[in-house]
Order: sequence, then structure tokens, then C-alpha cells
Amino acid sequence: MIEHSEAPSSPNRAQSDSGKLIREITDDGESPMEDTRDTSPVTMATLAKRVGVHISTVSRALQEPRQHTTNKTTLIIRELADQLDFQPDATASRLRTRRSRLIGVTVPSLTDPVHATTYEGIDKQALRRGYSTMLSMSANLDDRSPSRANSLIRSRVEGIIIQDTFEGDLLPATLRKRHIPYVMCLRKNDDEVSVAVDDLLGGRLAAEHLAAAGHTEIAIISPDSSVSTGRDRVEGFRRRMLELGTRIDDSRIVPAGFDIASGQRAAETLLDWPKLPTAIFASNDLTAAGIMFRLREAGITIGRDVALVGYNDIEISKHLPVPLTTIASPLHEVGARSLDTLVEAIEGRTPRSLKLTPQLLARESTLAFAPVNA
Amino acid sequence: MIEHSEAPSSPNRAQSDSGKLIREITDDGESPMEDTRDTSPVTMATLAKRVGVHISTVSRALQEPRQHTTNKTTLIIRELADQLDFQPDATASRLRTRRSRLIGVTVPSLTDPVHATTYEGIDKQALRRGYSTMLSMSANLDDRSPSRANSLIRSRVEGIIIQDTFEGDLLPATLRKRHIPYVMCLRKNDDEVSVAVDDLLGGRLAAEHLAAAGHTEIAIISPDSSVSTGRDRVEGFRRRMLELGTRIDDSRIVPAGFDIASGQRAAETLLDWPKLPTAIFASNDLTAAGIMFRLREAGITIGRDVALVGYNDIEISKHLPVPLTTIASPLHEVGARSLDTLVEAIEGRTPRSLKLTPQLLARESTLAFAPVNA
DNA sequence: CTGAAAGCGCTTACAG
DNA sequence: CTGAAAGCGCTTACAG
Repeated sequence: MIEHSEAPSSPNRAQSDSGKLIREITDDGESPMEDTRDTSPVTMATLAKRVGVHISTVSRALQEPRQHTTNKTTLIIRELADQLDFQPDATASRLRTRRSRLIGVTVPSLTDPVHATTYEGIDKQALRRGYSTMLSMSANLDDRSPSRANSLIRSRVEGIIIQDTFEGDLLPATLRKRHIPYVMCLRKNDDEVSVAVDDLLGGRLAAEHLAAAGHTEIAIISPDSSVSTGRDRVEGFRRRMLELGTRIDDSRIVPAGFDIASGQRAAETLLDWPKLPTAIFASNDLTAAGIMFRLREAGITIGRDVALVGYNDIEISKHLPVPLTTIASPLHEVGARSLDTLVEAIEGRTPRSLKLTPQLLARESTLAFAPVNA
Repeated sequence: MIEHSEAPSSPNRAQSDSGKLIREITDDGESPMEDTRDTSPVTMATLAKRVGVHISTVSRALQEPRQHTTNKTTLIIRELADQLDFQPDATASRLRTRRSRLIGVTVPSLTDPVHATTYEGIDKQALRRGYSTMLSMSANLDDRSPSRANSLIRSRVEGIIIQDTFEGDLLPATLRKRHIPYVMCLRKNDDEVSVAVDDLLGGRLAAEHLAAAGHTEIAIISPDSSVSTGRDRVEGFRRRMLELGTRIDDSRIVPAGFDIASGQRAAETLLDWPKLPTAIFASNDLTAAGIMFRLREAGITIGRDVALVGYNDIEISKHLPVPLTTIASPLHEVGARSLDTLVEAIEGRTPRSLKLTPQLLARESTLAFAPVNA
């Protein structure tokens, strides 16, 4: 039952392109029709009743807004939907179609700028491709078991991007058993499909930079060896150093976390050494920052007394008291490509792992030791 | 049809507390029963058929795990559910109960540590209270219109925490029309219910600190006056300064964004002034950091040549080249209390706005101007 | 093109 | 206590 009107009741409201096919209906009682002035949300049934068609017709009319429909009924339905600002219930369509258009993402924490940036890349690309993301933050769960993804599984995400994996992680096996596609992001895990930075190369770049300046007395500060990023960065660094003639003993590797505070603690360890190294490779920028802060307190000048290289190039790195030489990681890109890779898997293809290329950025923290052949 | 077994087929799998009431059924074809070796996820119907009860009995058995049930059927159902690692379909229960247990959160960006910390507080408290959160990041939408919450609305979130509101924001009105509860977080907006830091007080604290050191030539760098935080901090600062005898002219307020880069640009503006101020109040730490970096490049020593006060006390603030005096905000707490307040609204009560108290942290960036009466 | 029907996987009054 | 039925709001073959 449609009423065409010459004069819309609210002339100052924006009109849709399809014109004023039906009179405006507001939810504050202006409509002459019964049982519509309620508070419950508009559904397709509401629209169907209003327009006088079957609900399945409404559903079809609202699907994939093909630009140039001349079908009058479709236009009428769409205009009413616009007017009422109808938002279809995704819960219902998810249940019915068995496609949630939801991507789960597990992250360790978002206060770490590395993970926040990567996640932002994931979410942006997800939106672009018609998905929404749902987060599970380990930091808020203190649970590294596979159950950290349970809320995502219950929401029937179509796939999961695992940004917080570690050695011995049982989540991949759990998801495989459930036939839920997943991709490792940032960190790798055995033979699982992953999108990450080429951390072996990153480590090599750092080694070459320091070796070129003649360093042989070197310390490595590496956050958590149970995580692939730390492992690979250290391994690439040591191997390349060895190729270039310097063997770095295990005793010269100081473990640390991913934050400023643990960098400061690592620096204290270094200060206890009989002799300070001439160069330090920290496999994380925040850790490097902590080292810098603590050593400065001890009166040591970074870049002159000791060279320091970080990893990732987060925003503050170039602004530290001594601008930090670091290995720049394309974090946003890692996120976006993870999403693409996961979508491939969801669509039934067999994606391959991706290694994105890092780049050395030389700054003042290694300035006094500029490469001989630069 | 239940089969009790003396010897479970996989003795090395963890057993639930209720004992080995039924023989273990795996999904790799060991079960003698038909149509269960498929790939589709386990549903309550699966469990019901397996145990030989009606699906409604399964649903009841799995609800609110009352610890001490002696009901044998219930225990059997629960054990089977455990064994199969059954995760009920939240999509279905959301549709049926019309309660999603989902909270929407709109944020401007998560690479801003202020918003990341606040969101972490929200999510943690949500988990504690049985909710999950769903994000909508304006940074990934370039859309400040109410439609930025559409995906949350379609997912039928029970309420929304708005962390990215601004002057003229139409989202609150949209949500009110839809009867979706919401709370402003961090930022305020007219008479809307909000959980925020007392920014007027924060501004006053900064003013008192600088006034006590005798400053009268002051510049204010404020990120975006369309946002309540910037407005209130500046207003509190100016008012208190006026009470203490110093009028700060509009011409001494330099607009800026929320990041390091815009702080640097603001500093360039200051450098163009005929005379540098003796003190700067930046209503955001990252902005303050940018100012510090740029002024240092120009050979100006923060803390001696010019005093600098920031706002929020993010982690790096104490580690800047000159440790930053700032107004510490309880961001995690703001997040947690926002969630509580929203849940109050969801439960039909009428929550009131909350103002959390900030605190001044004096550091070296204002050291040379230590308060006379400190 | 549109209508009618069935069903996604749950939950919950209602009987028994 | 358990079973049977209805229904949440959609979508989609199937007829016409």
C-alpha cells in the first residue's frame, strides 16, 4: 500500500536519487499506519508490510545495489529503506547464509605500536574487501592457550589472523581441526602460512651496517626467543656477522621483552659487564629506546661511545634523544597482505607465505661509525 | 543412546572432572555412528542425537554451568561437549535471545597510544562482565558521519562507547533514535553521558604549575578545538591563568593535531614569532614531543630556555630527550568505567557522567622553573 | 519478475 | 526434570 505524495512532509530532508516515490514515514507517530510507532528496530518484514510486498522481495531488492535498476518496486523498497535508515540484521543473515563476513584477529596487545599498526592495516584492507574484523587481545586474557580464540570461533569468524603466535602454540592445530582458515601475521610458526617481514634479512642488514663500521665487540638484546621475530632477527644478524668474520658468543645475547622498561633492564645487565660492547643490536625499537635511556643516564653517549641499532622503525624512533638507526618494517603492508592471504584461503585457494622486505635506516645512533664504503 | 566404556580410546587426552561417562568420539572417523564424520561444525543437534536427548535438553544443560549439578544427563552432555570442544554458535543465540552481548566501540585510531590504552581498558572490563567488543576505527573509514557506526548497528551491538566524538557529531542523535544506549568516552559532547578526565582541572593544574614559576609569556598548542579534550584543557588553563593574573590572548593559541608531526609544525610557528614564549602548554603529549624535537633542532633547550607541559603521560613522555612535565590521565580507568557506565544504561538504569581526576607530574621540561612554594 | 516455504542454530515458555 | 513447538530475521532454491 503505497501513497505517492506531491509534497513530502519534511522537504528539508535529503532525498534519495530515486525520487519521492513514497511519502515520508517517521517513527514519531506521523504515519497513519498502525503498529509501526513502536520502539523495536525496523526489519525487512516492516518494509514488506509497508510497501505491500513479500519479505523475500524486500530481501532481493536490497541485495547488491545494482546501480541501474528500473524496477519500480525495487526503487520504492530502497527508498523506504533509506528513509527509515534501515540496517539489516547481520546476525540473521550470518546465521542464514553461514557466512559471517567476519575476520578474527588475535593480537598480544594494542599499546605496542608495532601490533597496532599491523592491525590497522588488516582492518583497513578487510573493510575494503567487505569484511569486518573482531579482536582477541591476549593482554586482556592472560591466556596463551588456543582458547584465546574461542570467542572468535563462537562468533563464527570465517578465518583468523594470528598475530600473537609463539613456539609451541597449539592454536593452529585447533583451527585446522575445525577447518577454520588462518594465517600467521608478523610472526612465523613452523610451516604455517605466514605474512611477515624477512627478519633474517633484517638481521643481516643490521650486521652489515655494524660490521662495515668495524665493530666486533657486539651485544644482542632480543625480546623473547619463543617468538619467531626475535629468533630470526638474531639468527640473521649472527650468521652474517660470522660470514664477515665476527663470531658472537651466546653469552653476549641478553634476553628482554618488547617494551621500554625491559630495554632499560637489559642495559643494566650490559653495565655490569666487565667491558661495554662497542655496538648493540636490539631486535625491537622500544627495547632499543629503553637501552638508550638507561645508558644515557649512565653517562654513555649513544652513537659515539656505543652504536645502537633497533628494529621496525616505529614513529618515535627518529625522534629519540639520539635518532635511532633501525630496520624499517612495512607493518601496515604486512597487515594488508595478511588479510589478502587469509581471504585467498577462505575462498578455497591455497595461498603461499609472503616475506616482505625490510630496509636499513641509518641515523645518528650509529653515526660515528658510518659504513666505510657508504 | 549412550555407550559407557571402561577404556577410553584416547587415554592420553585430558578428561573432564565429571569422569569418563561416555566413550570418546573423535571426528576422524573412529565413531561407529553414522553421519558424524563430516566436516561441518558440531551443533547442539549433534550433541542431542549423540546423547539421545532432545536438543532443548542440551541447550539447558550447557547454560550457566552451575557447579554442583548431580543431574546425570546434564553431566553426560557437558562431558561430550568438552570432548568435542563444542563452541555454541553465538550468531544463533544472539538472534534468538535478541541479546548480542556485544559492545561497539568507535575510536579515531589505535596507533595513538591514548586511544589504544583506553580501548584496552574497555575491552578488559567488557570481558570481565561477559561482553565482547567490536571496533569501528574512523581512521580506516575517513568518515566522521553517523554511518561510521553502521557496521556495529548491523551486528546489533547492545550499546556503543563513542571514543571519537567531536563538536557537531550526529552519532548520538542517531543512536538515541534507534534506542541504542551509548556513552561518550574520553571526550565529552554537550549533555551526553560521558566518562572522561576532568580536563578543566587538568588545564588548571598546568596553569598553576607554570604560574608558580612566574611565567607570563605563554603559548598554548591545542589539538583541534572541535574536540572537548582540547577545548577544556585550554579553557581550564586560561581561566586559571587569568585568576592568577595572566591573560593569554587568542593570538597565542596555536592549533595542532594529535601527533608528533603536527607538534613540530606548531613549533615552527612559534619560531616565527618575534619573541619566543617562556612557557608552552601543549594539550597532548605527542604534540608536546613534536614541539620539543623541533625546538631542540633550533638549538633551544627545553626546561631551561623554555618550559613545556604536556597532557596524558603516555609511556614515552618520561623518556623524551628532556623528560616531560605532564598531566597524567587514568586512561585505562577511563576505559573500564566507560564500560561499566554503558552496561548500567543497557540494564535500564540511568547512569551519570563521570569525571576522573588527573594529576600533575613535574619533570625536567619545567625543572628550571620549579614552583616557588614547592 | 514475485510469492510462499523452508531453514540457519539456537532459546524458552508451555505441557507433561 | 524433559520433549515438542515456535520463532528470532534473514536468504534462497522453487514455482508460477
